Amino acid sequence: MSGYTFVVFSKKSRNLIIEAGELIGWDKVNPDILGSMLQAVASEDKRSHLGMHYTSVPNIMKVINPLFLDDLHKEFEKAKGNETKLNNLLERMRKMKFMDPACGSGNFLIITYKEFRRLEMDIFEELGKINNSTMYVPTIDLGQFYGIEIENFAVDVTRLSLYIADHQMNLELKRRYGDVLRETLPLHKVGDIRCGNALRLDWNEVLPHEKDDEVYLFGNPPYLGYSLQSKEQKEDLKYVCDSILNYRRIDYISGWFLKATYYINNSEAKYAFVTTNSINQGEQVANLWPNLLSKSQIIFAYPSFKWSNNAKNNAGVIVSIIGMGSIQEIGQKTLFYEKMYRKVNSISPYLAEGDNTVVVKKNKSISNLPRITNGSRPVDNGNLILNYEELIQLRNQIPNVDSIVKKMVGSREFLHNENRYALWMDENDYLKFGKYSQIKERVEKVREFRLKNGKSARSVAEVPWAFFLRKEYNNNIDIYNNSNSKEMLNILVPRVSSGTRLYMPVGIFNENTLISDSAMVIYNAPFWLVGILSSTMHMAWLRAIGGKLKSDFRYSAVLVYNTFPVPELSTRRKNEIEELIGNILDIREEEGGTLAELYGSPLAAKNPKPMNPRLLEAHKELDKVVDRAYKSTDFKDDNERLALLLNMYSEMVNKKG
DNA sequence: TATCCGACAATGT
DNA sequence: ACATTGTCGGATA
Repeated sequence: MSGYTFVVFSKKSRNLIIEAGELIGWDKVNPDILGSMLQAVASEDKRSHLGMHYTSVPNIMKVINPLFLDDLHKEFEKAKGNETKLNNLLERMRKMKFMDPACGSGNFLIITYKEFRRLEMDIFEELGKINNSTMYVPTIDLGQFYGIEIENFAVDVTRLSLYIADHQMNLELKRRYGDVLRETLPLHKVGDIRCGNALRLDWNEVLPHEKDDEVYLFGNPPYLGYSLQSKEQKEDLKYVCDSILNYRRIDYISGWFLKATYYINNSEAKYAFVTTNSINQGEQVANLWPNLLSKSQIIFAYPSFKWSNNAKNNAGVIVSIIGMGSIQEIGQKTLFYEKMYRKVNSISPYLAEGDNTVVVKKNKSISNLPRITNGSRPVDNGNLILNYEELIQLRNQIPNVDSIVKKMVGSREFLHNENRYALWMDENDYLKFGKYSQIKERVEKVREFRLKNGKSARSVAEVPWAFFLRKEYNNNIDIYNNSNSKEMLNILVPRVSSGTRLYMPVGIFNENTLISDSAMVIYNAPFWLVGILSSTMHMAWLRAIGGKLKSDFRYSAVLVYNTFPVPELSTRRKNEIEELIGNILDIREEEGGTLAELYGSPLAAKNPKPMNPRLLEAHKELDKVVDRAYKSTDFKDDNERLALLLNMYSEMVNKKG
């Protein structure tokens, strides 16, 4: 292993690479392994981890198969037995060009090169059957392969790996055809593997192309959420986005999508990337996709799946694969899933069947639902929060401490029946209770913590006895269109909850409970709204439109709740819904256990736990009634629900202007 | 190590 | 003033 490392770090010139190759034996080196080994070396080198995630071969195939390989294989099948067609196909392949604008150590380029050489050999074999010749000289050339990479030495690795791949294919050719082979040496020219910042370089200068050229871009560019981007990276995005608003709130990979779309605009070129799935969820969709879809369109996609490769430290990230082509292209598009695929007329930016509709944040519900708000947020480094034991202790030490303590419920407490409490004081309370050292110490720690923090936390450092953000029942009493409702209550919606559930548990609570910012609250709401929020209709919307935390649900007021279309509900239907959601709440109590237990994890990849069957039945009953409010016949699946909701959304938003 | 929520900084309106 | 998101982060089974 150290021998390989030596090769890369110390032999850069062409002659030395050849020497090294002969030394270690070209045919013994697997470029995939070489690549992944060098990745490991790279991550030990602390200069940069960005763009250095090694893409597994199956994932590379998911990119290049639909992008161009499937089509070539199909052409080949059609050309079999026809010399002219076979030669035409070869001619076409020789003209194709490829660029990975974040090539790392060149995995995509290597795999593509090998696939090309193999297909070329298959074509030779077919031609041999027709004209009995065995004199075929391969013409697929390393010069057709281009790349951009920011790490100096990764560029060297890419070049070296391409040479090795070339040599391996020459040996494979020899095995198949005996004497006929192409010599590896002297080395053939590799296309431009450029060292530089892909978001700053002009891609047309690296790989110039004409309108009708068959050029394909692919790769796995780096992902980085906006809050983790460096100043330079933000500047990169600003440079690429130009006049586009909100460049500050998109993932770093968006820069590659934008540049690639500009590159293929008005040409036959296409591109496909492995990407973080967060660019197709939540607020990023509205920030990024209208700009892409005005100049290009999605031609295929693999919606969210878990990233994996054979490296030790698998990145914990959910990815998608998206293929893009020119806006003029007609014909069906393909949505790939784990074990099947679906042909559709168009793919929406949420990576489901649908048009280009993008859901934009709204400050008020488009369906006139009562206002939803985040819970209260401490920013206290845990110092204002008490567990049960700490509360008991304080009760023993401080008289009347309960007057400054509230029961606090967030997502975890709600889903797992846990108990937590918070110190909830105003200035007068602190004047009274600050004389107790137990309280004073906690409050001082809050002050210190906030002072060390960023601007917004510092601004409340001098009121350390209070939560950073206080939300109270009294502040939220509004008059809404709830005159038909029998009952008014407060609804709790967990802000983060497992994506392995069929339904996101929603609950009700009394006004003395403090809701923490890990949950959301609708104060003073009609009971039927609990039913609407618990329905599969709403889940379909949440799944598609909401942001995610890894693969879990992340509820958002402005993006999910305020944009959710609800049709006019008759009093009779509201009553029906209230009866059925009442039934669900009863069953939860009767069956016992926590909500996490009751709802299980039926969609988990490993060890799925079933949902309580009685509860599931009750939810299905509710779904029937809610579904009817939207459509008079049954829905085939969630895709159909989403399509209807998006249509409704567009109509409602347009009508409001 | 797969699962499942938590909390804070940066950023926007 | 207040909401949103993370090649996030930590706890737990």
